[in-house]
Amino acid sequence: LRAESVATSVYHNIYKVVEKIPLGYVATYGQIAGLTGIRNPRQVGYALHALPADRNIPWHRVINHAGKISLSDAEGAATLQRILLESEGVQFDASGKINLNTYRWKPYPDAESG
DNA sequence: TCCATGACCGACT
DNA sequence: AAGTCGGCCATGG
Repeated sequence: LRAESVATSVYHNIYKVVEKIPLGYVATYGQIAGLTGIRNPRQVGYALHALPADRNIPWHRVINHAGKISLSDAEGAATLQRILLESEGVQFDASGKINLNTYRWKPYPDAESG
């Protein structure tokens, strides 16, 4: 296999996990990395960055461990992410942070559907 | 191949 | 609670 194919396969796994984040909840990059068996959470960021627009993946439900949007707002991407989350009922505090104790997705090992 | 960068994280201060 | 630091490793020039 070429390195490209491997990376594509890893990305596919990442997308599979992100797809499971329920509406109204969020997950951190590290959380997704853990669920995918990846060591480097940055890879999750790369995967989402490379995400095709026609894939219907809830990429906006992935935030960093500080509870903040970790995307540059060039092209308004960060603003879009916040709008999408707010439209799903996720609330931000005055400093732009999400309370992870409230909104973090907590999947159970034996409950695939959530 | 070498080097810098990045949608990160955890520990420590 | 907020800032700093070292570690992580795929990607692109």
